[in-house]
Amino acid sequence: MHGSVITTRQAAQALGVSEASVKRWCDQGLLAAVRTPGGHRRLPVTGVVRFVREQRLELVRPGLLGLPGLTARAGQGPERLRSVMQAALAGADENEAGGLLFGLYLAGTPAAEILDDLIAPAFRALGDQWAHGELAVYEERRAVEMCTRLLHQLRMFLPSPAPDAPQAIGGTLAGDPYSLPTMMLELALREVGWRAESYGCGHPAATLADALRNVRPRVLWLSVSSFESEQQLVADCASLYAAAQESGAALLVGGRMLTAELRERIDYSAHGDNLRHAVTFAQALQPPCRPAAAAEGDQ
Amino acid sequence: MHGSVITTRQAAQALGVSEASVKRWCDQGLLAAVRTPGGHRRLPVTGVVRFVREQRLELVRPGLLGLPGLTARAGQGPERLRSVMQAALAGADENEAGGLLFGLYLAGTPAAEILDDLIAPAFRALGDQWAHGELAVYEERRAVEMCTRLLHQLRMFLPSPAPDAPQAIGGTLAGDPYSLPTMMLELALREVGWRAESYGCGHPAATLADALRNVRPRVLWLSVSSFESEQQLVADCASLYAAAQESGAALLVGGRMLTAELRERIDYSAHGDNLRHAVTFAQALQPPCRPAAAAEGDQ
DNA sequence: GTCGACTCGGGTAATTCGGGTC
DNA sequence: AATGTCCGAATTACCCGAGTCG
Repeated sequence: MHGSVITTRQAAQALGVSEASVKRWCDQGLLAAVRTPGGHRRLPVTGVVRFVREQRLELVRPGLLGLPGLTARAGQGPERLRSVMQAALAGADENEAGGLLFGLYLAGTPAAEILDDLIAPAFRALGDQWAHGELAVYEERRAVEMCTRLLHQLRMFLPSPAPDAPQAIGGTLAGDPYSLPTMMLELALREVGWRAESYGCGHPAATLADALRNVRPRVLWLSVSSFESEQQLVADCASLYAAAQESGAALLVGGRMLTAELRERIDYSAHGDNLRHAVTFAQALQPPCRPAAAAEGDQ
Repeated sequence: MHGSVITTRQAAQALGVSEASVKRWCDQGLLAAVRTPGGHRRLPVTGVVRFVREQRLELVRPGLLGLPGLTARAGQGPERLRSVMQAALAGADENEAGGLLFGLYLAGTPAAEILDDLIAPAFRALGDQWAHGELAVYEERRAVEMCTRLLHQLRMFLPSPAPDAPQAIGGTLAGDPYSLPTMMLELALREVGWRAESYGCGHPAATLADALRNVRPRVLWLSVSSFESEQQLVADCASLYAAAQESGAALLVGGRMLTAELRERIDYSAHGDNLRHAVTFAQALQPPCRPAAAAEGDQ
């Protein structure tokens, strides 16, 4: 998979069509392509992936694009998909998990939806398994590592945010080592054109206030999957809400530990039960700012 | 300053074409090139950039061919490279950092060497900056996130381990949230053909013992970048060493918190001051087992 | 000066181009 | 209207012994 550009033949084989079709689609501007000095077309894989999503085509041989073998799961219900993903994560089957994830993404499912309805529930189920002594800690950690890799791969397929897109930053507070939720929010916001950047885990509130002052994002998000002291959490949110107000940012909070009664004691601009809610809020806050540059290439 | 010049191979990999094409384009005058006394072509980076713009070619590794890396590596010493990387990490300049990282990798530098001599020192320097109040916590966390993405990208470039390659697993113990070192060891071992898998951070010793029994790796590594109780660490290592013995695995320990006097109190099969040491030990333990599958498109 | 890794050149095989047609 | 196939010409990729680089 070295290299992000492929030839017309590779693209044709990946898509399961003739080279002539690929060439025509390129010439019609449907498929992004660059030319070698000798006139041969070279297609960035990111462009091919976008094309597949937009046109609802099927990837016959995803391996040619550096993607895991996709398992076509057209008819399966979400419940079934979740349990397949759960099994793949628990069993460290990266191909299966990746095939499922990218299969859905290529089929046109919004990333936020995949994360909300597939990944998050799968990890909740793993948590339940652990609570019942059916899953070892190392298995859960291993699943997290694997999922992190897959989400980073997914991130590379999302269009790069426009330089003038609204910015959002966020992470977790000290005592909360759960990196997946904040990474997932980053992906969900980037998908809709935000310049979103997760700053990772374990931030003292004061440093996020510094970040607000220095980076001046439009939104600061806080993912709360665990905390050491309820009191500390409430205090941190209060100070961050104040800092956000001062710098003209919105404070977006969410996470499985933010129970209703806890939220009553917390200041925030908005709360998101899931990624869809969070994305909706961000969209409302800022005019669409649609698509983000067509720009190929990752970074 | 003899400026930034690259070889035909570097240019070919950056452009995603064969070396033959680069040579041909040079001979056609499309690509600027100078000759060494012996007749080898050397391409100024500026010329490659101009060529890319004129021909509308796309860089395979955008940031990768982004050049700061290639420029930097031309004449500069390792000290200078480290400070460039440090600045890129602190300033959240992913293109710059990626260009440096992949530029060196494409130039043939072993991953273990890049990680030992570039990444690790850069983070040590960031740690010093933080200690002197010159770097905010959020900047350090942001750098870690960025570096994690880049290392995952690098991981995809490494050949997939052969299914029958010796296996190694590892991670950090509870109280140690530093994920980069263990991820780096994973990369270093994979580079030399091991089926290495980092299980991430925060493992109770008992779960790693479970992993030893269930996964039965040839090596278990422990990365120690911080700990809560020295006593606990010593006890954990003792129990893990025993478990490793029992399952026929070697216990490999390392990390910046493993001082000499601490090591005296710890049982282990080998200690690695850096990745090179760790790799050397693994290689000694197990016959080369070189190749690793080519892993391209399947079927 | 030795040595491994890289590059040179040139020839050959494999692809891709564009256009026309089915 | 859209796709797949066929064609000669042009472009790119692969190969390999000799020489160069570091």
